[in-house]
Amino acid sequence: MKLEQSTIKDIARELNVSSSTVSRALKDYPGISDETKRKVKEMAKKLNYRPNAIALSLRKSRSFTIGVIIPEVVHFFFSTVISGIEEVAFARGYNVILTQTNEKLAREKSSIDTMLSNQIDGFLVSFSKETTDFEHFSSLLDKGYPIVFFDRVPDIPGAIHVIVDDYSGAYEATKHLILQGYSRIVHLAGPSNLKISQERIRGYENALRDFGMEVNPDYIVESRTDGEAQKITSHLLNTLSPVPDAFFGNNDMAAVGAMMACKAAGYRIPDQIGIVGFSNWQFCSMIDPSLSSVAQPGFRIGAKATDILLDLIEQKINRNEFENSVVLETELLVRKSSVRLEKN
Amino acid sequence: MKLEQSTIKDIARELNVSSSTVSRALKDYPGISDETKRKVKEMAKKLNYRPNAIALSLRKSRSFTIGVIIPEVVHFFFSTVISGIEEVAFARGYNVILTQTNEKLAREKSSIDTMLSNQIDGFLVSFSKETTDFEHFSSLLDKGYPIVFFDRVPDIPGAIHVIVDDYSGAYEATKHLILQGYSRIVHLAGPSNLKISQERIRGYENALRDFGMEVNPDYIVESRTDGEAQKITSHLLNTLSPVPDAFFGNNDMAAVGAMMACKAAGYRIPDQIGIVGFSNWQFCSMIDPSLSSVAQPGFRIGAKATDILLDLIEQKINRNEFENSVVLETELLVRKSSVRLEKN
DNA sequence: TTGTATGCGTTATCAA
DNA sequence: TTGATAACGCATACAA
Repeated sequence: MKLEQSTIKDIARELNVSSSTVSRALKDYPGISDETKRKVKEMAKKLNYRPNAIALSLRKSRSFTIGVIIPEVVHFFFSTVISGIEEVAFARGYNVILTQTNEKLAREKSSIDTMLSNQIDGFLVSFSKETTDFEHFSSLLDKGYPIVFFDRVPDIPGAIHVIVDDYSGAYEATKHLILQGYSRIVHLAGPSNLKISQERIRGYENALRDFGMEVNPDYIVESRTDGEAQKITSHLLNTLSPVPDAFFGNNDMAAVGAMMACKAAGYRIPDQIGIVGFSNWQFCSMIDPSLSSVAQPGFRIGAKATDILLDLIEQKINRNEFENSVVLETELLVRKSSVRLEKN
Repeated sequence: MKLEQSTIKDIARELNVSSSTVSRALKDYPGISDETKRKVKEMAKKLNYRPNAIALSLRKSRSFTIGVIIPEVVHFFFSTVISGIEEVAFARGYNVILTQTNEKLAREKSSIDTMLSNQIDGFLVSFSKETTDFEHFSSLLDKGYPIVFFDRVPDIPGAIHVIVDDYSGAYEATKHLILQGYSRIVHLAGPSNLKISQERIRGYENALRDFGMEVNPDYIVESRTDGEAQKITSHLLNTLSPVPDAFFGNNDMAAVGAMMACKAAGYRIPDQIGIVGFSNWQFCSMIDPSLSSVAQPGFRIGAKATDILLDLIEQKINRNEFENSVVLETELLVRKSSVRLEKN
């Protein structure tokens, strides 16, 4: 089962010219007669010639491939980011190699290894929850590899980030709840080693303070996995006194978990308890009551990060003279889960 | 910004041996002294040597990369399939190049082109909604390219498929609705050029017949886009007489659309109208009432398809002697949207 | 046990 | 206007 792709040599042999002539004719080099160009192109078509990208890569020491490292494809947010990445990469003539870490550091490292072996031209990275040490990234940066981080970004000097404004997203969400008259607002927080979690907590806290409310540490609870939020919420409803009257989730799964727990405990939403999520997953408008959420522009994050990466690769911009953080705005989408008819 | 990767030559120069010796030592060839092996490996580590996969590809005419062509990453089902693909490919030492067609035929073809240029070892394909002619695939098959189709599969002789049992999935869903006492069951069908849609329609129809009910063509309505189902359902509720008392969606988005339309029209679910979806998206258990759905094993589909493809590539199996269809079972997950308390 | 030469497909350099 | 040659990094047939 030899998959015979025809090569420049085949064309050359058919036409009794040298392979360099063929190569030049195919690329419309000056100094090749029109007659030859015509013949070569005709034969190329006839033989169904396709340039061998592998050979080209070897020759040019460039693979025209970028590597994407993300935690999990099945997260709606990441899949929209991938769409953005794919779109731009495709348009600019690059391939995308994808690996997911499943939130494992070991996997993250080995992915980098295989990608390096494959001579990829640059990395697009959102690191795993397990990653707390960034040595494997900073050493790459030191060697000059182009890397753009998105969403989950490390604290390395000189690293380029594309992120959303988590702080203001959380601030707006919390402010909205306050303005709706909720006053005992719980924040179901994300893993504290992620900067995005920290920023969301900060936005939550500052909104409270700006409206003259106290930050109660008992009201900030870390909810690591998807299923956990529900249990945590049930527990809080039973133990906290006074009972919380709002939940702001670090992500939509957490918010939905809280919503289910509240419903199960007999609370009416949004009358008695208000809920806001983060990410604006597809299902937000499909649940009952529909879930208010902070929309993150996943597609745009992917597209922007890729544009920057390719600019770096093609040396259209230089890492040192580049502003190292691009911040995209979030948008609070207010739905039913957080809009009170009668306020307290 | 030269990214100096060290090569076999570098190791050879350092140690004053030939590069072939280094090559052999690194792969533990017999006939190389242990002493040399030791030295070479030591130096390789010291120079942080990493084999150049591109050079290897050129040499072996094998890229150890497979190409995946899917409609859209953001569909939950496809993203679980990707996970399965990724998992197996990674474990067996292959890279995954991904492109989405966004349901466009032109994109599908150009993706194939770039992948061929990149000398990928095989294809994993679920084709676009626009694809009705399969010439671009069958010509590849004729040339001996390994291809495994999944989910959306073409009717080409000899093509290998990994699919779920759409027929029995739809049959079970419909049967379930019937047994719950629903009798005017609408099927929100998928694009009729897709075999999966046809199979689901067939399952729906046969279940009706097996229970002595008539198939009413007005009750089978094609719902192409996600938003459409809601409008269609509203329309049907207003125009069909007698009014339908159940909706079986070709996918979960359609089912949710139907659910929202029913609620908006004042119907109680599941009392008055029962609803079942297809795919078991994450949100099924999060909406209210929770949505019964036919679960498709996306991860297993991806994993299985990849295993077969790699077996083909590595010639562990031969296309001709291979059963050309692997069918994975679906599972009906009964939730609240279709379980009547009092039956008619 | 090790080295030399060749080729995978392409293009840049130099020569004609 | 075209051709010969070398090189990208690696593996292997053949020679020593």
